Amino acid sequence: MDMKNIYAQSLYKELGAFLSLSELEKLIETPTYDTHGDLAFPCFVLAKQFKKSPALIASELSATINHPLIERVKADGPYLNAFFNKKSISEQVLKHILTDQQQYGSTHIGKGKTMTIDFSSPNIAKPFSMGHLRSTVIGQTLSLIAEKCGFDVVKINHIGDWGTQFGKLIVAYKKWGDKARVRAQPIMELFELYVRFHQEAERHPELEQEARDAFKQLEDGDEASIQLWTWFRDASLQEFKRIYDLLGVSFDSYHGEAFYNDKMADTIQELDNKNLLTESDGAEVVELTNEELPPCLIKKSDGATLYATRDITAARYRKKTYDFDKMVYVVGHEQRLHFQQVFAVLNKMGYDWARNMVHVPFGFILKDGKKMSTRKGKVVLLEEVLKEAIQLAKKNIETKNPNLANKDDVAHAVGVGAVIFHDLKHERNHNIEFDLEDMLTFEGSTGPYVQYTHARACSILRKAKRDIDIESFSGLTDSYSFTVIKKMLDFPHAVTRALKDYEASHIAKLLLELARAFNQYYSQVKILQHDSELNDRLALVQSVTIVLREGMRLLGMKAPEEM
RNA sequence: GUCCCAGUAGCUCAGUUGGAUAGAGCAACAGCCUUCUAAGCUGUGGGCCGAGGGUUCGAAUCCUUCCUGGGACGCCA
Repeated sequence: MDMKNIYAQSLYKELGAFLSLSELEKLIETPTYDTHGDLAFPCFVLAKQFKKSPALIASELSATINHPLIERVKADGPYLNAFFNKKSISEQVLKHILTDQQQYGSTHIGKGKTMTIDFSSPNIAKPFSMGHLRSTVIGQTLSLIAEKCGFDVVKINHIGDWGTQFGKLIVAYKKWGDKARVRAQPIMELFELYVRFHQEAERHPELEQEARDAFKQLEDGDEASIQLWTWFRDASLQEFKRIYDLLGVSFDSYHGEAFYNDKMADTIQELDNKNLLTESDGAEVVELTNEELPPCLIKKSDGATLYATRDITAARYRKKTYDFDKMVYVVGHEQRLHFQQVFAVLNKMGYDWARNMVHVPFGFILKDGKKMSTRKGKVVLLEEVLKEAIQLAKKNIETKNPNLANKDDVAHAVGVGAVIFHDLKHERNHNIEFDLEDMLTFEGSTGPYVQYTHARACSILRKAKRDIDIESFSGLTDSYSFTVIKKMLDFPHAVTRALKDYEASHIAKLLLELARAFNQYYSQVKILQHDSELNDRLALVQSVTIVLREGMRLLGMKAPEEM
């Protein structure tokens, strides 16, 4: 039920000669204040054509609108305000949600289409920092949203398991490494070696060249180097798996950069065949002057490949393997230029599917207003933050609800939910200042607040001890319940907007608004009392649990029934 | 230097496609649990929407210049 569309159609009957249906729909807005009704149509644009004041137009139009779902319209200055019929709309919305259940808000936009989503993509031998959290949770939620909209989704973890950094690591390990210590604590130990490399390289710049040589050796298939690389890779993946389990994230493919090692020669050959390669300072590049971009570096002067080479190769492989209709990269916005170049090169190669590739950037998690630097060892470990959040949730349960069953499961859901929601409620392109205290807050606009609201609603349903009769709604008419109804009515729109903008915060914000509306309703209206509207009120409560649960599911959160 | 992103309450942030009186949360203060989970609700205070100029009936929103912060800009990823 699209009320904006319904109102637009009513207006269209009168104004069809002057404005199209979609123009009308664009003009209609949601008023800021309840006293202005549920939808408003500003009449300014018609003033010139009609040669009348907007106020007069609004007033004249007010007599012509007639629709069963619109109780009344009222001209208020230049605006024509529509007031919904609470009774029939609430009846329809509740019936709709209780019928569709978790399918509420699903669409077929992506039916028969495949979307590949490249996200998380941590680097081997580096700890999983807060910085990787964003890519991971954003990618996860976009996957779920795309699935809800009908896409076949392929989740790809493009592990950073290749590149000069491995040269650095191999050099560092050979110089200062200790087998037993790496065995015991692979990532931390390797990370320390990595950090030490950069410290030493400041005094001994020749190390950088050693690292490049070591990587070249690795790329050329040197046995000992490969052995080290395999060891580092396996150990790292094992640790990553722990974090993914904590977050409830899974992937369809773990093909990292190294996977494309034997496929890059073909890409370079293809670029050469199409006369796109030029030599520059001993390196091979693709000039992108027409695209107003700096040249894209394909091959270093020592013959080793680069990041871009692997991404171009990966794109070709994925097109061949998955035949995607959309390829999404959830990667930090500092790599914007890189993706512009990669897409431009693919376009130059004559692949028209290059225009179906999209970089979904996101801002950094800043520490004291600055980007956290992996090289200097300044990172906050995600696993520690998650564990701390879970512990805090547990503590809260012990004081607030000590008799709760399965406390650990709930603590896990709430702690992880707090961290995920804290990230996703922010607009993805903005930088976030890292604030542990803020992240571990469970009150106000937080994940636990939404979860708590859901648990409260579930509790009422348990206590009601009766089934809801979908066939006998009479509709609700009070303004508290109607605010809740309207938020639920907006949910499908929030989902499609989230898909269109690759912006999960649309859903997170709607959930907060719905939760707030429901809590206000809860404090004002006694739900469990036996009167003629009980069935409708329970339907409202049930609907709220459905929408909140489904919304949280889309964000990658759990929705405990008690907490 | 060039390009990209951001600047809204003390702090963290909302504010579809330009619309009526710019909203939440946190923090501060004052209330509300013999009644459905107080991780909640209600109220109070708090704002030249970074600055100037422009477009428009109308600008936090669009254009432009400047200021501030962050990022990217060939052999890292």
